[in-house]
Amino acid sequence: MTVSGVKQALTDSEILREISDAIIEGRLAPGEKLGQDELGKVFGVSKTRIRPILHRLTDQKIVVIEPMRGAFVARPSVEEARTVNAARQIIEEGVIRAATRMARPKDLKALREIVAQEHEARSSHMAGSAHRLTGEFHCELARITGNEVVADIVRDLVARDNLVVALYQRPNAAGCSLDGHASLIDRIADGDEDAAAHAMRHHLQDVMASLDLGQRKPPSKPLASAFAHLGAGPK
Amino acid sequence: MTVSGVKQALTDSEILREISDAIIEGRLAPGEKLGQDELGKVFGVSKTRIRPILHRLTDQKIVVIEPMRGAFVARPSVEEARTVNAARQIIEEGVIRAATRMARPKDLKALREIVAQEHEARSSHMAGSAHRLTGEFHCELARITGNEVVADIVRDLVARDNLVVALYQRPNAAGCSLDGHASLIDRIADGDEDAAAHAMRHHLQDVMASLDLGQRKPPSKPLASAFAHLGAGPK
DNA sequence: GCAACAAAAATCGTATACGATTTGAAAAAA
DNA sequence: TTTTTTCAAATCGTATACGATTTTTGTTGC
Repeated sequence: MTVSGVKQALTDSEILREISDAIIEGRLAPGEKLGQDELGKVFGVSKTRIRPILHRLTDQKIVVIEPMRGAFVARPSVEEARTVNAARQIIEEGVIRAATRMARPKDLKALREIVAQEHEARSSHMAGSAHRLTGEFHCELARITGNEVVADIVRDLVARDNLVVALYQRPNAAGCSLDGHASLIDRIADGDEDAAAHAMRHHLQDVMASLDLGQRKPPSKPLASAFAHLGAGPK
Repeated sequence: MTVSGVKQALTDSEILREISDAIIEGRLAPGEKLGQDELGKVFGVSKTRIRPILHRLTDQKIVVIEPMRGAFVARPSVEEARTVNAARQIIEEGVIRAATRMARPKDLKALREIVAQEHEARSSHMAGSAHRLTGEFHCELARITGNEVVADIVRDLVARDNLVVALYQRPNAAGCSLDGHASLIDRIADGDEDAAAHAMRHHLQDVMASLDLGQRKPPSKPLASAFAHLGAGPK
């Protein structure tokens, strides 16, 4: 019963995605340190391959590198939070308009399925899942356009916004955006492009308003348990 | 009179931008080989620092890496060309709507200035400049939103589209999109958001239609002269 | 007991080194 | 002459090594 686990040579992109997913899903908290040697051991490679990957994540703005100090999961400032949200209002207006024009019954079904899962996650008090699913809804919306480039852009924006939410959400986070998503689906089903666009803008504004931008949570400490599912033994 | 030139330690991001600009401005043609050692010599660093930068450009889709063969300036397929153009229609619809809502007189002036420069470049038969300015118009439009995230996204899309144009433009490239930009400005000046959005979609469709997707130009050969302005002497 | 300083440990950033793979050319066969 | 085969040169991908900087620890003084 040797450790085995990942061992069979992950590609750079796979490692990138692994770290990226860990951040998006909240298994790596904002501010957490991403040591090169440490990550290298986790994935069974040398830090020579980790470094470039960290820089790539820096381009996606979900990791920051402080010279001679190392890489950390990004902790977006209030200003950045506002900018990203504003960007989403601009970009996703185009997305929901296109989606409204192209949506087919099975697309609406997929969206409603996600909302249902969101409800389930909320009622089960699984904050992590609810978090992830909220973003997934917007990604699925982008997928309706059938355009991979658009889907990737939305995914990046959602990832950054997830960090914002992780940092600034109010302790007693009420189910803020649930009805928001449901009514978005209704507008799309109506085929009313203008109404859908309007609803999207307000939905994103609502999400922003539900945050407490006054104080961001302090950086936390531990790493490593975030990759438990990989089965890589430490040391 | 030693070589001097760049010598004073460029940062990774500066090198990245240098290569990126060279590609966008057409000094590096699609398909051109980007050797690691070669680029390292150009910038006076080891290939250890070049490699990650090439991977970052890969994420931007303006460079492709073929395993064990090296990095090349991307040569987007017809399918990718269509996808990027469709993405621009979706994204830039949101952008021009936001820009129309926010545009101030000085913004319109900046846009008209770019169109004027485009005319000048065309009449001077400076194809390269005209090319760059066409993209610059859309970037300036994005800048009107005052949102850096949006501006970066549009810049990336424009960069990819520039490669598409470089590959598929017709030999006798007529001034296709000149009036397109002028009428976009008029719609913005009117404050008619829907008309502006409609004009943008058709403008991008026109650009696409002006291409000859039947045959893409073959890969060309030489490198190195693209970075002459840096003053780095080759060996 | 706490603050300040000094030394040691850990970590980062880059260059160099080396095995693996591909490319190109030279030589041999048809 | 053309094709195939073989071998050398060039290039890529990764690990290791080493100087530079930061962080931590341990000690001293107050």
